[in-house]
Amino acid sequence: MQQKKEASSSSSFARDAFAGQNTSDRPPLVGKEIQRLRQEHQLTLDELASKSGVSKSILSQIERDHSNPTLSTIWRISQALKQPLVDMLSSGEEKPRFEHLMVNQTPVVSSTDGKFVLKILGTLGTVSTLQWYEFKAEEGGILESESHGSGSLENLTLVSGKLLVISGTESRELISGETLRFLTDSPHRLESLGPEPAHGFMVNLLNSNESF
Amino acid sequence: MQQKKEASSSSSFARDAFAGQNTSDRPPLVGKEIQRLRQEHQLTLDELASKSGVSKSILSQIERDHSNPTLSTIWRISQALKQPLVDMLSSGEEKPRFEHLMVNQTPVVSSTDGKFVLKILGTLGTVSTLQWYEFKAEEGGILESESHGSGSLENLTLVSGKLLVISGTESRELISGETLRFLTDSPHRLESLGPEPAHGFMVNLLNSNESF
DNA sequence: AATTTATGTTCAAACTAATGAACATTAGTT
DNA sequence: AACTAATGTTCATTAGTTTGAACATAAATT
Repeated sequence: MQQKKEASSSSSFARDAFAGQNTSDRPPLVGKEIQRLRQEHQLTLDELASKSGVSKSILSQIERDHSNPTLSTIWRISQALKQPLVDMLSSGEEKPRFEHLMVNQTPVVSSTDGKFVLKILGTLGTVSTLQWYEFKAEEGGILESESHGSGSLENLTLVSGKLLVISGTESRELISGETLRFLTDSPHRLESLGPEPAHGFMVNLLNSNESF
Repeated sequence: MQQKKEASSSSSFARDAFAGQNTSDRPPLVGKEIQRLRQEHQLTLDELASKSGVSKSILSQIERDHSNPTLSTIWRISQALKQPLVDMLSSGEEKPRFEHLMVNQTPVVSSTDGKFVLKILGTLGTVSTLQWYEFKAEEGGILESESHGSGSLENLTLVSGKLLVISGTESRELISGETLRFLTDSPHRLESLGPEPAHGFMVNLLNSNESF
């Protein structure tokens, strides 16, 4: 009659603890990933235990997914393996390799007169620290923006056309192929000078605390 | 004499449990982030408790960082808040902070046959956490890339032409106006299918720990 | 003001993750 | 084969997370 305690604990973990209401989706099983990393580093359980400060017995159980580790435990393991914690966790989850946005799914913002069209291509960061756009503006098209907050930076690249950029009291004229970076901690304005439509690409960093 | 148990448990957690050997770096404190998300969703502790299946008492303690949650607990919370688990954890960690902006005069990289041209519009971060490009490729032009490291993300927007994207074992075909995001933690390849030249923008996030 | 309602905190108990020691198992040596 | 060393698993105990109920607090209603 061996492994009485662990056996019951194990099954109760695997079934009950995880079968809350997410029967289809489950918390990531980090066991195999941790074991892979440990072996990749050529460490024994004893060595990883002393490196991480986590006892080898629980390491053994975690690797076999017989335990439901604590945040601080996973953290200490990830530190010892020099692996970002998030990587270790996300490896268990199956992540979609591709996200394909069709033409009509790309969100579009346009000026009231419709002459300046901004296509939001992507956003990054929980509080939107980074955004990038494609823009097209026919002659006279104008985009007015409020301040994006102190330390915010806008990066414009013009593929074709002519563009007037006004930020605060200063202004610049951009021609095809040029790139302009400027602070957007005050209201600013883009205006297509024509005659051919302005077309370009824009990367915005919000509150980047960046200087240039 | 109130909160006898929690007080002792709390202090033992804050001091002992976390002060193993990582005195400088600590496991992410997810409390504030979870609370922020919960309030953003306008949920009470009771509501989040029933949604997530996690008792409100432990939710309360986790939000105040008086408890060291279990992986399955964080998971259930992240599910209820529709927040990718990794995002929730990485928010506690020091965010990829933009530190330095390299001023460059749009250097150009092109494939050996010259059919695929990449214009580097900008780079940001000490270890290049962010780069953005414009690319042009005539029919048959190919760009081969090694892995950019785990957690790296490539964001492609095609302005014109047709582009074949291969990452790992998967592949997608992009047509004009479409956007594709994909992981670049393995070698990947872009190929212009023609007949008209492919033209587009690309934003690369290295080790962004971002999921979508 | 007293009552009710809503929300968050604390309590005592049940449960489980974590620990260190003992045990099992395998591989290598004499 | 027996012995040893190395590695991983299980045991008994401790420490700490989780739970549901009771409590506290504040806001709304009568």
